[in-house]
Amino acid sequence: MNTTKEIIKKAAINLFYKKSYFATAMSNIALDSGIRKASIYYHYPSKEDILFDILMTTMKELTAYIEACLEGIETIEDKMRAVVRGHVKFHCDHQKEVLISDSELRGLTTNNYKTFVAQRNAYEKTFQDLIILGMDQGYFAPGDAKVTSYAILTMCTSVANWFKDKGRLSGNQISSIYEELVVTRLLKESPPREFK
Amino acid sequence: MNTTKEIIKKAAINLFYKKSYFATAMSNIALDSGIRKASIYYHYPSKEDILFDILMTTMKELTAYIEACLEGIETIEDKMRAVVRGHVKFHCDHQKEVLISDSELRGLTTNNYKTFVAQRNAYEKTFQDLIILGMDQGYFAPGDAKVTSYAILTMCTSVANWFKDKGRLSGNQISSIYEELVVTRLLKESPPREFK
DNA sequence: GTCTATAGCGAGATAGAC
DNA sequence: GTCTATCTCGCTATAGAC
Repeated sequence: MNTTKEIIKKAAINLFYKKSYFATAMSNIALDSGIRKASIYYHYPSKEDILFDILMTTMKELTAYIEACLEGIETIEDKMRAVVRGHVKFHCDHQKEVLISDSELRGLTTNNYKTFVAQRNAYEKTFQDLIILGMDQGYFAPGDAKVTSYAILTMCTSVANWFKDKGRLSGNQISSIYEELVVTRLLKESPPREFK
Repeated sequence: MNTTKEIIKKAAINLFYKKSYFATAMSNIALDSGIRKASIYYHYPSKEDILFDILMTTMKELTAYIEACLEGIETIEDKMRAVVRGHVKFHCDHQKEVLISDSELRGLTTNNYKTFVAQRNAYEKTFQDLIILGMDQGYFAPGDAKVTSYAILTMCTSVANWFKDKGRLSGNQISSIYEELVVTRLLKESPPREFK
């Protein structure tokens, strides 16, 4: 799509990422969109609505993407591998949007904040449930399931903080490394070996 | 200390944490400090200088704290355990400050930004060097040292995102869990066991 | 060292022509 | 659907009295 609304949204994503939401002015977004700032209000009722649109779209795309990754997968371990791979890949592919989703929630008023957080909690439950189930049923090593799931989720999300688009490793390569770190090492660990 | 400057700084930490740097007005800081906004300028030349003071103090305290944690520790594995414990504990004890340090760097002008990032890079090198050295010398399982160190550092830093001061687990308990997750599982892993 | 008062600016949003 | 013009507000920072 190349509608004006899409152009505005793209410009806002770039600016919110680079300058932060509050430091970005409607005039900045307008300039980068090639229109005047008053014209933005034909497409969005307010600045907050642009942010909310970005946040909700991103979270819904992420949810849909992970559901697609889980399609047809049977075992708990393979499901865990699929969600880690998918989560990391998405965070490489949509770096700017997910960083905004992580750091600009304070720009939302109460109702919008609640709506977004509900969506995010539902998404994160997929991870937590898999880890809890895997531990309960003995597929993963025992441990504090809550803390382990926070550790895994934050570690995978933070890839967006250091990933570089044209860096040494591609998103797919990083996803593979994380899949191994999380599933083989963090979750299925054996008693430690002496390496030296 | 209870000087006016300290009171201003504390108020700013709370507000930058709750509302973000750009959404916080000097009048907000003044109100919470019990003075008028003009009086702030006697103690700080600008709003950015308050932010810079918070960021640099936090990073220097963190560096000093981790150095103290390493005092007298001999082996690479024990050093790794010490820095993970220390890093996580500090991020529980200074939750607001470290979250500001993570998300408000865009409020800094170029020179201040460079100064802060140099300090942060020096700190992070302690982690990276330990992991690289441990892998090279065979104390830890082989792997991509760069990615592994990013994974560990971001995972430990993100504790500040979910830690709750009066929650189920104390900062010390979480530090212990992370020490195990990072060193025993992530770094010293054996070939995976079949749990079921 | 803190105050009142205000300068100077740019923000988000709206009105109404085209 | 985009424009120019403008309203209204609140911001950072300063001047100068006490």
